[in-house]
Amino acid sequence: MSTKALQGIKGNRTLKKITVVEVAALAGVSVSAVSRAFSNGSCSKVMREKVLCAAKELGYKPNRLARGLKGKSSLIGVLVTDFENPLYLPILQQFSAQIQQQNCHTILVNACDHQSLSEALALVMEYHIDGLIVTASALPQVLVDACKGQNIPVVCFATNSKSEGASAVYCDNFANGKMAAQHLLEMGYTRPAFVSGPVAALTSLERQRGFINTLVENGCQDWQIKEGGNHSYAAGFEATCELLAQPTQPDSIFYSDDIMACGGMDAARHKFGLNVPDEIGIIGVDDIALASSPAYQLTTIKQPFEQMVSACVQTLFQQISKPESGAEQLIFTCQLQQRASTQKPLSPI
Amino acid sequence: MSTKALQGIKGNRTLKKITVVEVAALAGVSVSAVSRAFSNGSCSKVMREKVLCAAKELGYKPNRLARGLKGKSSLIGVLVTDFENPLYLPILQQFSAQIQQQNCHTILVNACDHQSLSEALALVMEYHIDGLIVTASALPQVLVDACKGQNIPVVCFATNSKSEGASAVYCDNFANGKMAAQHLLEMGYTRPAFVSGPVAALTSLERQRGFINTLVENGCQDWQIKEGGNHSYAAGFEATCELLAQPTQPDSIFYSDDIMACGGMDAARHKFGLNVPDEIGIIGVDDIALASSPAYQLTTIKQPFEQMVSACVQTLFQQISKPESGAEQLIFTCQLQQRASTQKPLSPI
DNA sequence: AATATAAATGAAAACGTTTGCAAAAACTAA
DNA sequence: TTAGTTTTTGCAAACGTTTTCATTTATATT
Repeated sequence: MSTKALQGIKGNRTLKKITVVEVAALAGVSVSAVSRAFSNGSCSKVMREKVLCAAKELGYKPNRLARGLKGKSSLIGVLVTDFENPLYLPILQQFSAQIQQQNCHTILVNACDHQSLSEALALVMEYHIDGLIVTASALPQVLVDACKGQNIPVVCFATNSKSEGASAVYCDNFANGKMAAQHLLEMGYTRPAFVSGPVAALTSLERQRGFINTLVENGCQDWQIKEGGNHSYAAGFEATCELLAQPTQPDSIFYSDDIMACGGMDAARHKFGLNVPDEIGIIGVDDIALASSPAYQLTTIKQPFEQMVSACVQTLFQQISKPESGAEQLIFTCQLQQRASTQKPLSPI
Repeated sequence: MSTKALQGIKGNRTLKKITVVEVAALAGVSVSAVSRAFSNGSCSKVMREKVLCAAKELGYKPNRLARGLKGKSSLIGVLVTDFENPLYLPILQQFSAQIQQQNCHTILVNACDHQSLSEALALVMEYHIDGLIVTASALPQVLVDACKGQNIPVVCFATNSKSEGASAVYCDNFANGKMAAQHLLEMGYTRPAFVSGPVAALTSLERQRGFINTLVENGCQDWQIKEGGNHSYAAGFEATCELLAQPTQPDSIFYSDDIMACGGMDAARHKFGLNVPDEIGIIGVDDIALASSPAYQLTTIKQPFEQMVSACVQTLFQQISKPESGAEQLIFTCQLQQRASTQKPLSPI
């Protein structure tokens, strides 16, 4: 390896920046040729070889900022509003991994704080991102329109909100609620409760609708609903304390997600001394890592997150490469993952 | 609000892009004036007023890509290698929030997979990031040098590795190991074990060194060490099973971090039917959310992550604005957070 | 009031790419 | 071999900022 290349790597402070023109000079070709050799461009075999060789020699790396000025920025915004739920760590991992696999990078947008969604979005759009993924929340129509205006495709992840013009990848949460209700009834529970997530969360509302509908359909009248606040351990714990402190204690609880269910199970066990599943059945949604741990053994409705993330990224890049292709709705179905937290004995205590 | 502004927001497809020149035209000033009004530039009160007004009218937002071509990109790389530990979700949240507070954005770099650190770093450097934060792993010296060569300041987060030229924010992990040993001995445990993290993790090694040193100093000879593999629930569970299956069962275990300790506690309780803390004491490091839940009640050594993240971001931006200021080592001290998992009764069973 | 200094402004040259256009070179088909 | 076609190549103009430098305008000093 030449001295120059080493300088390129070692980064001599006084070194002139290596750009297309340096590469072009060394290779004895034009700058456009260098550009074409590095991007999609059509050029001869031998030309590409010459350019790549010179580039390697000099340690040249294209400047994505400059590239983004004309074409695509290779930046994908991933907007997250909910950092409470541990679930989002593996999801972020998968998103970033798959985005990198497409030779792009992830701008992580934190919209959980004071900054409203709209502010956060406006700021990240200053980078001229190629696409946007929105997790854990719905995107108001006006913001979807703003993205459309800049030709930025949007995919909502795991949200039931159907924004006009935005793609979405999510589960049939009505069916999930239904599944939870059927399972609890089958297990012999008779006084189920639902603990919701944030009131604004459509996913939670759909689950609630499916759950209650199915209970009513099956003649069960002894149900109740508790607003959980947000999708967090603490919220689940708190809501459960309030539920169980009432005279009309439920004999089973369906939580809008696993992390709440874990909080709820801890409340039932450790604050009220209840036996799970004999005295109270617990069921969640998601199948987070903790759900399968011996401490919880939580029955849950497993969302196929790996596939959902893949579908999300795939749809996004599809729309980036073919802007004329319309928004898609991809709906996944979930499966019941039965564990010990709902194994009620047939003869009630 | 004018029609033009509405178009800007609604994003009429045929709309000409709004740039400095459009703003300059409307305000009746030069493009340089617009630039100065928007960035640091010196300009008169009335000028700034005129420009900002015109910009608002047109819905102008500066293009950060173009800006980055000359000056700073406003992009900060946050490199993560360990997505297994739930701890990193709140940490990512804090990093992204604080970076956004500095009017910059986070490029999340996933380096946990096939992609080596070096590949991942090379790729993200194509965006000409203003600075780099490395979490959950040490950065090899050659990569630090590469960053230095591009004048990109680097701060390592929560790693004991002392790279020449990179700043670092971490805890005194030797002291942490010492603290854990002292606590276990004080609680009357006599046969402690240490479950390590990845063999390459200096944090883990330091904790081990402090732990074993202190045991030896205090005359305890009956200790053992188990390699845990990586910092995950499953690794903690597995390592504990192997430890407890031996004839020489420890009576207490110090885990290199909380998520392993949780896995270990579940193994001890549910696979070996041991009572915590009577038959086995458990202590971790970090104080993750789960540690304080009733299910675990884990004694742990709490790392002041909020302050550490703040210090990290502050140091980074300090070096970005003053490149001549040298690398800093900020070492934090931790505190023991005692909970039920180490409350051994004075009279042993 | 005239000069010296400071502040505000504009013109134009970067920054590092991509891309339309036209010229050149390489093939194909007669 | 010649004309027609396709592929490859280079020139130069974007892309949207910032920044240097020179010029103008305002402020302070005698």
